[in-house]
Formats: sequence, C-alpha cells, structure tokens
Amino acid sequence: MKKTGQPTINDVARLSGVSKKTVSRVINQSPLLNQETREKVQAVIAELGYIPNPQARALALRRNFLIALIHDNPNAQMVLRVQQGLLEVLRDTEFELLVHPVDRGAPDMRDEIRRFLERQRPYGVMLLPPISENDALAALCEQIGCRYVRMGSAAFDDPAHMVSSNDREAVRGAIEHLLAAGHRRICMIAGPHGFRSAFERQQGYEEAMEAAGLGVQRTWIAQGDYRFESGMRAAERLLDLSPRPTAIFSSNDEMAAGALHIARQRGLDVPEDLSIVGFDDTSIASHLWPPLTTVRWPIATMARAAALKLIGEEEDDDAEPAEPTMFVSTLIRRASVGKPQP
Amino acid sequence: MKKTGQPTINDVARLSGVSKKTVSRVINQSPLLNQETREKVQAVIAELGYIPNPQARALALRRNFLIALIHDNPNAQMVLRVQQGLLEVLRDTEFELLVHPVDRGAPDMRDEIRRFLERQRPYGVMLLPPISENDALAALCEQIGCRYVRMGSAAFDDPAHMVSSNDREAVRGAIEHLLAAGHRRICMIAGPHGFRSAFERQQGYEEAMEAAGLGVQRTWIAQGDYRFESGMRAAERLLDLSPRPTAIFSSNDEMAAGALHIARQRGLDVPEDLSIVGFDDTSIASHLWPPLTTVRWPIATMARAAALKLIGEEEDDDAEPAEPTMFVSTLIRRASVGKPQP
DNA sequence: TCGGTAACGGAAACCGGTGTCACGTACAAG
DNA sequence: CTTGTACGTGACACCGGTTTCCGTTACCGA
Repeated sequence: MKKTGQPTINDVARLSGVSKKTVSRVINQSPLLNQETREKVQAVIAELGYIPNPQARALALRRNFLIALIHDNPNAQMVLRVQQGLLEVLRDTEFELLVHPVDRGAPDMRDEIRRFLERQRPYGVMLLPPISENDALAALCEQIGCRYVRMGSAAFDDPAHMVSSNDREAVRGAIEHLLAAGHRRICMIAGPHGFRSAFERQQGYEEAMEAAGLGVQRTWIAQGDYRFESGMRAAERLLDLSPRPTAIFSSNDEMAAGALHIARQRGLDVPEDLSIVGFDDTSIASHLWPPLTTVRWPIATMARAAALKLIGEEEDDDAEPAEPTMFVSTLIRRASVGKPQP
Repeated sequence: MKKTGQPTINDVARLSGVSKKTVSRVINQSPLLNQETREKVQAVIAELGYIPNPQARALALRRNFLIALIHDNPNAQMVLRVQQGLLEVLRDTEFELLVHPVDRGAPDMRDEIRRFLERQRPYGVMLLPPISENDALAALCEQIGCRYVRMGSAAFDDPAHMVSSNDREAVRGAIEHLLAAGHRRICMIAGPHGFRSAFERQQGYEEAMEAAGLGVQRTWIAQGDYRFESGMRAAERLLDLSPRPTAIFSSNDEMAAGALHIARQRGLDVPEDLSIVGFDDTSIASHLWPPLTTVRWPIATMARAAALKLIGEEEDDDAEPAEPTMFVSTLIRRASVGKPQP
C-alpha cells in the first residue's frame, strides 16, 4: 500500500540491498565505490526507472540545476537560436532552461528581474543583448551569487563573463567588400542610440571609411531603431541625397529589408542601382528578393560556449584568467551587392 | 555566524515571534488567521526581504510550479509569440516557464520527452504544433500525470486539452477573398503530408473551390514542406501550368515568400500578374515586397488561454465539460492580391 | 601480529518548507 | 457553572534527498 508514486531512493536501496547512502554515492559519481556495487545499484535504478527528485536534490545540495535565459529581444530568430544552442549543451546534463523575457522600458524591470533571481536562484544566467549591456543587471547577478554570461557585440566586461562577436571588425569587412566592388558613396543606417551593438557597428563603418580615405559624412548616416519601419524612413532620407548613394549598409537585416522596400517603391533596382548589405543573417535575409548580402554571427556557437561557461568546472576562481571568448562573424555574399553604375 | 545566506522561514518566525507554521499560513493566504498576526508577519517578511524557497515548497507540496513548453517548431516567430503569451499570464503567478525544444525526427524523441517529464514533473505541459498532433505525447502527459494543453489547427482531441484555431474556415475565407476579386484559376501550395494543419488548410481550399463550383484539380495543388525552398519549387510547378494560375494560396508565409521569389524571377508582377495569399502572418509577410495578404491566427491569445487552462482551478474533473476553446483567425489584407488580368 | 586503508552500513541531523493534530482561549448555548 | 465549538496557534513528523560522524569488515603490507 505504498508503491503508488515514483520510486524513491529508499526503494532502490532496499531492492539492491545497500544503504541509501550508497545509492546516493552512485548517483553523485563518488569515486570510492566498488565497481560491482555500482553496477548492481545502477541495474536496480534502471529496472525501477528511478529518477532522483530534482527538488529534493536541489534542497539538500543547496543548489539547483537551472539555467535562466533573460532577454528582451525583438528578434525571434536570434532568441530561438540561442535557446537551441544552449539546449544542445544542456541536453546531456541535468540542467534545464528557464526562459524569462522581460520588458525593457518597463520601469520596474530591474526589480522584476531581481525578484525572479532571488526566487529561483538559478545556477546560471544568460543575458542576451540588448539588456546584456546593462551593467546593473550583471552586478545584480554577481550580488545574488549566480554565475552569469553576457552575450554581446564586443567584450565590454570581464571576459570571464562574456561571449562576444567582434561586430566592429565584421562591419569593416562588409564595407571593404563594398569598396572592393567599386562603391564610394556608401551610406549607413545606424542602430539606435545607446545600444552597444549599434555603436560598434557604426564604429566599424567609420573606421573602414576613414581607412579608405573617404572620411565620414554625418549626412550619410541615418539612424533607425532596428525595426523595419525605421529602415524605410532612414532609406528615404539617404536616397534623397544628391548624388544618391550607390550602396547602403544597414546595422541589421530588418532595417535593410525596409531599405529594400523603399528602393523598390522608388523603382530602383537592387543591386543594379543600389547595393544593400545587412547584418545578422536572420531568415529574412535569405528570403528577400534579391537575397541579401549580410553578416552572419555564429549565434548558436556562441550560445553553446556560453552554456559551457555557465555549467563549466567550478572555477577555482583564480584559475586561468579565462581567455576572452570572441567569435568571428562572416560575410554571407548573396545577390544584393553589385558594381556601382558609372 | 549564521546569517550568510537568504533569510529562511525560521528567521521570519523568530523575528515575528510566531511559529514557522504561522508564517507558512501567511504565505499561503490561509483564511483562518488573526489580522494582526498576519500584518505583523508580513511586516517582518517585507523587512527581511524573505522569499520562500521554491524547491523546498515543491518538495513539501509534492508539486511544483513549472510549466513546460515542448515544441519542435521551425517558426521562431511563432514560438516566441507563444512564449510571450504564456508568460504574460504566468508573470503574475509563481509559475515559471521551462522550455524544451525537441527534435522531431530523432528516433528517441519520445523517450527523451518521457525522461524530461519524469524528471521535472512539470505541473503543466504545453505542446506546440506540429508535435502537438502526436497523440502518443498527449497520452504520455496523461500517464505521467501532468496537465497538458495542445495547440492545434483544429480540435482533434478532448477539447479540455486543446486550444485551437479553425484553419479550415480561415482558409475558406481567404479563398473566398480571391474569388470575390475575380480569380478562378486559384492554385494551392499545400503543407507536408501528415501535418494536421496542412490537412485542414487543404480541406479549406478544397471546400471553398467546390462551393464555388470550380471543383478541385489535383494538378493545381503542389506540395511543400513549409520551408521557403519548397515554396519555390512548388511555385515553379504551378507557374508552368497552362493556362497559368492567376492566384496562389500558400499554406504558410514562408512558402508564399518562396513563390513570390519565383514569380519575381520569372518577371511576373505581384499582384498585377499573380496574386499570392499566405498563412500565419509572421513578420516576413509584412516585410516582403509587396506586403503579403495572409491569415493571422491569434497565437498570443491562444497561448494566454492555454496558460489559464494549465494553471486554472483544480478542475473538479467532472465540472463543466470545458467549452471547446476555438479561436478565429482573420484575413490580413495587404498588397499581394489584385484582380486577375482579363 | 599489528596498523592502515578501502568500501560500505547505520543513525541522526539537515535543507526549507507544509500537513496533521492537538492545545489553548473566548464566547455562546444549555 | 458547565459544556460545546469555532478560531488561532504551535509542536512534530514528513517530503526525498545529502551530509556528518562514527563503526564495521576485509584486505594488504610490514
């Protein structure tokens, strides 16, 4: 009259004729264990389909096996790729993924996150851009005592807590690609003020233009907010310039799509009359007509690296100073770049 | 030398001069409690910033506060909208969201899910299409003893466990829209075999065509796999027909984008030479040129309803038979539909 | 023979909450 | 003045693991 629910550790102990202590040793991979005993216990575990209760374990161990993904990201593609990357690593472990989207803009966002962290006390926290740029949040994790990793477009922090892509360099590469095709009047649609990624990408553009001896014209840079509509408005401004630009680099694909939209509205052929380069390589890039030349950053790879950092060895704190984890982005050449008209 | 970590229920009890049981009563809103005592304890809780440990609670209550989202969905937009919809409801509760993407196709998918469920024993499980169509998974949830809700394109189950959209009717509406514009040679790009949504949408198309007295031509239906490329291939086949179709309805937006791609490649103007209607209203629909007329189903609303079902009153099992939760989709008219050329 | 160590058992405490039940106390009914 | 009873509360066991602190047995080398 007892065996209604799940098997417990006591059942395993009884059936395998050892103490629950020993079962616990098997589960936790204790090294001082007779091989025979281990196998015997494991056989019983398998037979019973015993699975240790994670809550009880968490309580006793005073730690849990939860990784929290905190983000406020408008880009669904990116969030999902991150989730998949994380879970690729977590799948083989006993960790689980807790997602917690937040609302940047909400005035109580920080308190909301604090409540979440204090309640769940996840073992690790993954912060996605753009809120990963918020130093206060990182400090919060530190203070609560969770490991955390920030994903970003540059290493703006102790590298131990970062996985980053080198956006600046990637943009330089993209601009150089345009330059090599013969473009000179290259404009940029920049991202919103206050975003590190926007800043880095703009820096990359400016560096490349300076390096080519073209200088930076303020009027050649129009600002958007990473959304499609803002890309349209920015493109309208840039295409009103005279002489018209022959190429536009956009800080992300959505805005590039907006620019493409406007170009088409004005009867401009892409890439015949105007070349466009985006950034992110979300699915929209390959689905547009023409398919968009863009910069792909290895999101899933970065997420995997982040997961490993989060669940990795109980850092001896002062062990290696943790090599900076910087990932390289690659230019994906599709059909939206051509030679400028003479 | 004790107060290093979080405050516990014992701390609260000691400081407010009551037993921990009474504190527990305050937390759980027990009705039989002196108002004074309640306030006194609450004051201490607030002062200490005490937060009950969810793992300990879960252990004692023999239930947790986790909702699991299990999905194998290629559509990032949709997954993220579901996540947001769920969390809109869960945010005000003590529930948290666990995501668990799986790999349909992996032979051990079911075992993988079973392990996950047995380990975590989430309070509720949300199944997204397409795996929500898998009856074995629903049975698994039932057997494990988790509440579950399946999201789908038709009520193919006990309505208590479903939130669904009426795809068939929605497609009929879309086809009728094309008919009203004067189209007769309306082809369809169908979804992959074995998907309930694909089936329902095709049924809707066929019903509308029959009702219009046009009948159903097998050659007018090309099958895809819901991906962009397959939409391209399907469109190629359909546009090779002679006479050429004047309109194409696609089972989802991705494939519609593929069709648009091919139309453009062949120099066909949309909607001048060819009208296209999609399904889903993912962001790609509004970003294409021309913006795509498509069917929007209220994903976030459905997710909210699902969340409410999952965490709702401890169903008295035989209470109301749970009204079927069916949501209506709406046709979003953009610029990809015009009148057929004479 | 002795000491040391590896492999495991047993009892009890603990992690941080919740359920059960019994114990006051106040107040109305008999 | 009892007795009943509803309310407010606390003591204690319990959820399912882990840890601590011995203790036992077997085996091995000196």
